[in-house]
Amino acid sequence: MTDVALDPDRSVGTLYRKVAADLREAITSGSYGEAGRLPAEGALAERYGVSRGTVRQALAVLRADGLVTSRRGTRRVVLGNARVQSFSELLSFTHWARSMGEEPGGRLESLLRRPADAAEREQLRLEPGAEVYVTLRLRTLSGTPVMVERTVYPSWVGELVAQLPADVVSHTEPLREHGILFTDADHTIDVVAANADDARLLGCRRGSPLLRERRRTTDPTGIPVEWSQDRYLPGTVAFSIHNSLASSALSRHAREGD
Amino acid sequence: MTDVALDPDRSVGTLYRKVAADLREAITSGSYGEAGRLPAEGALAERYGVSRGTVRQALAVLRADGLVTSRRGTRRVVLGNARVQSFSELLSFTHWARSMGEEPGGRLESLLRRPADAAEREQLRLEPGAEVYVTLRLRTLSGTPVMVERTVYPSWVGELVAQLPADVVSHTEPLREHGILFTDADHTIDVVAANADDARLLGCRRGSPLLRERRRTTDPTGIPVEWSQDRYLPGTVAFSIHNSLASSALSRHAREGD
DNA sequence: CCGGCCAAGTTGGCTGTGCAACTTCCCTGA
DNA sequence: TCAGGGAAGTTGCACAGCCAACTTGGCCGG
Repeated sequence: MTDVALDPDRSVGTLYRKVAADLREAITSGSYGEAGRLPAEGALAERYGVSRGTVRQALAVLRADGLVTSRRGTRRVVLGNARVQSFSELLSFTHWARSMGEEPGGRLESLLRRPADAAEREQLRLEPGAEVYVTLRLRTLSGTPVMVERTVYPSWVGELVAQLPADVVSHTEPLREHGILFTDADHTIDVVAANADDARLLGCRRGSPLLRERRRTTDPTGIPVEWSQDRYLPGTVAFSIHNSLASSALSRHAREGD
Repeated sequence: MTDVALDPDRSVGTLYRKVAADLREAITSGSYGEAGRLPAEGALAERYGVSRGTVRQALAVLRADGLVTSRRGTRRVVLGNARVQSFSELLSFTHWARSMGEEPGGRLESLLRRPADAAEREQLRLEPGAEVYVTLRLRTLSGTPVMVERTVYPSWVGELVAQLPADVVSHTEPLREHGILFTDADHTIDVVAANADDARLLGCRRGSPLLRERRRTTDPTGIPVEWSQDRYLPGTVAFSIHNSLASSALSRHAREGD
């Protein structure tokens, strides 16, 4: 059930990804110990029969994932060895659930088409007067409700979504068949109180806290393809991030107006 | 008040950071437009008088921050231009607050020394019988309570923390003077209900929802220096992340036991 | 026994080169 | 008018080499 197309490491071809995948495997299986030192770049280059630059590219992947340190003058050190392998799962609830061995489900509660409001035009970069498709879906893990998903699609995507059967589990996978790819996303995570719909669908009290993830996703060309707001029941999921002074993609910011 | 030592871009010396900083400035100021195309790598190399490899290194920084796309065959495209500049602020509440123009405050509620329990030994990688320092601090923005911070330090760090005055605003800055650096961190974000202490300090009801960030921080060598649990009042902060199929450091995972 | 200096080892940074894969756009031909 | 082919442009990937900055550990001297 692993989806090669969504796994950066194991995808076809390039040398540095193969090296990265092999090193990741070795690290997570404990070959280098809890806080052990990795071989030098030169040694790895010789072992794999590649240039030092290629090894460095592979190690940059592992460093970005928080698996190893990286500082001038000393060998790399294992930071953590108990880590999930693929980190691109944030782009698809379905893919994430399956990679955990859970059975994802989705039930379409409503779907409508209407003119985009100002905020939606801003997020999806649409012209005034453009229309959007708005969906409300209840998502489940192995049958139990976990999350309410409100998604706004630009019309050229929404037209395809509207044709999907109401009980389809994944939206991104059939869209991929039509050449619509979800590759980049900005996420904002905070807490919000459940409204009447949330409470009814998730089976919680109105006003009870939910973990909210707002997400704007773009395709490889940078064109926005969805703007979504997911509300999770507390205790079902947590978000995990690694950051380092040497480059990261996370920030904490004060709440602006919604 | 900008802290050069914590700003990856503007820090001294290297060419690719200067190029990255310059390009970031140009992008966020709108020089390339909303979804505009960047110049080709070769053109940038010539403009800055550096090699193409150096330009690529600079662009990798911007790509990791979610500022531009990056795909084979076509020029890079601006993804978003309304972004805060430094993304390494997650390592220090004080530094983050100041970069927003807010006045951070901190009041030590309690500090004690005791043997580490099993979970703490696991997180801080301590031997059985090792002792830890535990602090409880109320943190404020411009005077208003925002967050309760519970931090566990290994003794070699805690001994220094214990000597700081109770009203010191930043812990990481004086520790840096002693050569203890906070460079890498793993964060986990979820929702939790306020307990009696939280409610008293933050002025909210017991059981009301708080945004929780658990964080394990290591120094450049990979040695854990703190394990902290921060609880934010809703509506005060949100966490923001960018991820891409081309490498990221974020994952969503099911809750395990605490 | 301790402190400091020095050499070896290691990663960071930068350059230059070459080719493959891919996108875009124009032009041609039906 | 539209589909297709092809050329030009651009990024991804890999190789090789060089030096600087930094860490570590051992040796030497006090």
